[in-house]
Amino acid sequence: MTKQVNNCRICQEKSCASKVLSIDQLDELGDSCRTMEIAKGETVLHEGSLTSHVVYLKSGLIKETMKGLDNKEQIFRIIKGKAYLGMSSLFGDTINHFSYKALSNLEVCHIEINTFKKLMLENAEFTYEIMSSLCKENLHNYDKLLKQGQKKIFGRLADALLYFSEDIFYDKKFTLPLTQQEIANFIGTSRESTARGLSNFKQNGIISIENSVVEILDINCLKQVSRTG
Amino acid sequence: MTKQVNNCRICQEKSCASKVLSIDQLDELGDSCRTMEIAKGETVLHEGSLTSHVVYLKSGLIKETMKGLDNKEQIFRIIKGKAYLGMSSLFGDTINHFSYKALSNLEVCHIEINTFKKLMLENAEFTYEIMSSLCKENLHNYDKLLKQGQKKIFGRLADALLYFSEDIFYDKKFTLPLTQQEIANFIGTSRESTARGLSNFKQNGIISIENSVVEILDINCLKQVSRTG
DNA sequence: TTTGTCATGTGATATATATCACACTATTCT
DNA sequence: AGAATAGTGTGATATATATCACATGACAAA
Repeated sequence: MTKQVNNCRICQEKSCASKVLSIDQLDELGDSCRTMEIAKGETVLHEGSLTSHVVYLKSGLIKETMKGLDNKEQIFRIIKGKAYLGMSSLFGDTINHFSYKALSNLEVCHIEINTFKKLMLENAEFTYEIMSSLCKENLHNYDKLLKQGQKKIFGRLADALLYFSEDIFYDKKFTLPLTQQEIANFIGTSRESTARGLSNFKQNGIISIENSVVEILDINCLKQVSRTG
Repeated sequence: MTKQVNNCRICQEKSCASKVLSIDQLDELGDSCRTMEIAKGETVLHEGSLTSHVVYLKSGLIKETMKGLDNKEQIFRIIKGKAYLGMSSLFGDTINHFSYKALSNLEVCHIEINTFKKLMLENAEFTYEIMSSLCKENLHNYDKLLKQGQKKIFGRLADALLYFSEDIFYDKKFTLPLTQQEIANFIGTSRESTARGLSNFKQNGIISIENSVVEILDINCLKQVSRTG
């Protein structure tokens, strides 16, 4: 875990929001911002901790989780580079409601919360961008709530595969970012049902799967399964 | 449905956000704002319609819904007075993702979207308040997603009753705002299972229920059921 | 290589819940 | 008041899915 001072002016992984900041504001951001590398498997933010700073994910893959009954892990989202973490907790409460765990090696920035809030009060456009991404996150959750409640397992599993392919990797072929147990925790089912579902899709020629590399062979059929529930 | 020009200065049902506006800004808001009454059963905003204005609920009760598979209605929240409707759709997309239907007679304000956005760019504190409420809404959805996935029906039904009592009516005795079919659509189950659950709670002395008036008799037990799942 | 640990595949069984069916009760309408 | 409609209560059955059990496969450490 190495730290270094940040020059946000020349950052290649700027967020949509920080693109609307002035040079001076970017420097201000840089002064209260530290970049660090985090290894796969480590936890970036712990559920229940106080919200002391804003965390920005420059690059890498993270799972957003929460503990439920009997400490069962619920996975809400996969988050990829160029995203702020835990904004809902930050502005809606004083403690972090989620844990963020590294699914790959990461580059993250820690930003002092006061600087961040100051920028928000100074630059309405900046705030507007943050808000817009919060709204998209919110809509995504509503959508998931709908699917979770109304679809059966094969439909939800199809949704998860489409999510990986279309929202995360932009490719019909990808390495599963989660284990089968984690996919189960993501779509709200058991590990065994996930395994059976994947086997079924494979047998029907909808996907190929070799170790953890998946390729979607018949996307129309997969979408059909997603629709049918 | 009667309309009238609005004087936001003297409005008794101001939102938390509009309390931070200046006198001039309140007048500006009032100029582009129309108050109207809406009868129980009517729809305030239709899913799929373009986001053309902001709707503010001054008083009354609303259900926030979305259509799922086979047009099955999913109910996400009950919304009571002093709340903006559909903000996530407004800032996260160009169409309304939800319908809002009146569960009682309502008083609502329609606000021109451009005025609203102008106020947001002018007054960062105003924006901050809006954002804060969006974050709380978001956290609520995460919470619901967790419960939905991990709890069984009796647990979810207990949650719904606690939600009505503690978040909506602030009373252990209340008239159910939804029919049993709607409660089922709210907690993701069937009408029959909802009926059985309520009967069960009644038999065990956890609640009393007369027509649609519920009283929570043993709140600890109800919370226990909620926890156990 | 061997050993251990973790992840996966798949059958058999148990269980929660949906669905079907129908009687009964409120509420609204004329 | 009577009829029509919407909402509710509850048994019997079907079904999806969890759970248990165990075998097999992948991968890391010694």
